[in-house]
Amino acid sequence: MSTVSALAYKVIRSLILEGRFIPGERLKEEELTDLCGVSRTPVREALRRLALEGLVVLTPHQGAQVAEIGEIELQEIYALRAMIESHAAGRAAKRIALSAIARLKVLAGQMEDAVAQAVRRRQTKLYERYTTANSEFHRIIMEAADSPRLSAMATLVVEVPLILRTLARYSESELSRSLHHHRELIEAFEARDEDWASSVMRCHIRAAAQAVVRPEGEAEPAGNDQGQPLGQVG
Amino acid sequence: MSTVSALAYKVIRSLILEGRFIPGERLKEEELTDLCGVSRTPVREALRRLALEGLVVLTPHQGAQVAEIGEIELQEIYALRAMIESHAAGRAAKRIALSAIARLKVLAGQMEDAVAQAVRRRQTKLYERYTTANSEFHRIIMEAADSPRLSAMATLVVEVPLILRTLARYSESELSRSLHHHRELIEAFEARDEDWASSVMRCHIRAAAQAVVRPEGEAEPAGNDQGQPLGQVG
DNA sequence: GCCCTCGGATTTGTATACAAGAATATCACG
DNA sequence: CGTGATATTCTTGTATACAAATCCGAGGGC
Repeated sequence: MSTVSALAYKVIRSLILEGRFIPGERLKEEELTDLCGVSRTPVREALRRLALEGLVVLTPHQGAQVAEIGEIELQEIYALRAMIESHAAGRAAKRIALSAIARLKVLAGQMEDAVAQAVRRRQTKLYERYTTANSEFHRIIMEAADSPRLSAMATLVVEVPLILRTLARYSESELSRSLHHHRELIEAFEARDEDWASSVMRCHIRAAAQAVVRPEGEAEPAGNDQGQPLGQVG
Repeated sequence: MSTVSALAYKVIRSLILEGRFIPGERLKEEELTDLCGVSRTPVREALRRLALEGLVVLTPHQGAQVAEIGEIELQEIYALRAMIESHAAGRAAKRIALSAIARLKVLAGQMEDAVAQAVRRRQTKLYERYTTANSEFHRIIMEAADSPRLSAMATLVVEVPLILRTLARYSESELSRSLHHHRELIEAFEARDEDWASSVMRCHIRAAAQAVVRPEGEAEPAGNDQGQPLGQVG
């Protein structure tokens, strides 16, 4: 879209996802007007859309505020995400192009490299490379599912947790498992086995949920590996 | 909401669902302005919301038109509905109140009566009583699932097919099966068996999909029963 | 006769002005 | 000094005016 409304939407959405506005914070239209450089009308449209997507809640005559998400709500969201993405993986298994599978392999490799480096150097700066590749990985699968409505639902549950800015703390073993999930998923795609693909994706998301929901300081079951903080997970 | 935007939303939505606007028909803002008795601003907000819900599609600088739904798209929608409602049924099994179960029994009975009457009198006017009870049946389950996001997704896939105004043609045996599904669902709830409930609901929706997707004149497998036309099914 | 181009009309997108409701501060009273 | 009613101020909701883009038809060229 080349409309100003779309711009306002992107700007406000970015501000929220980047943490410039914290959950519960009130969003005054005039304030956003300044930040976006547009008038109130497109700002209002953007807010309405963000509300439909669950990033903000808006109450009549009281304006908008960034959505707040509780622990149990987060659980619920991850359950929905497991449902949606596993469904997508199933559809993708029957539809995904070979070129897309090739791309998935590249991305899986990149994530493996990123983890290997981080582990070797004992650094926790895994974020960027991993999450970028991971996001594209999931996006490709969702696109291969070729269902606009499913995609719409996915954004509903993928983006909302991001406003929490909770870095999932993956243990080394959990990271390893995640990487194996990626490879297994690719195998399932190559086998065109939708049930297999769907099942792997479900595991993948449920496992991610564990790493996210687990509170900051809570220790992993055993081992001396410190958690690897990651942005978008799964 | 007591705002005028909400009014415009309801009015336009009703007009579409009642078939006053046919799929593909263009919706001019000024025209809707007259029909709703409000100015363009709330009309535009309503259209944006309806677009997010999938009832209308809007292209920049070209306005809105009622969504068109193809055969394969309808299949896709029913697949999503099966996913969502079965998930809801599973959650509901663990949460639904006994009073709600009691209400489900009443509704199941009403639907059975409606079908019995229609069959006895050989009349096809089953619509009202059945669909009303059926809608409430499904709504109760969705509410029992207690997940606002899931509910939002449900409206996304439940309402859109309605703009087609395709009456599902249920054969007598299919109707009977549907009624049995209702009873089985209730049993699953009483047993608090989420997997059972989820599975039954999935069957229920998939069966409904068959009755809807099947073209107008296509005959049922066997038997001399003429199709029972129903509005909202499943 | 057909197609392309240009101009008017129509329609959507955006800004702004005005109205209505909610939050807050002030002042009077207990 | 605390409490409550009231008034002010601020914010949102709605209407309208203006700008920009698209659509449609007339006219001319090929």
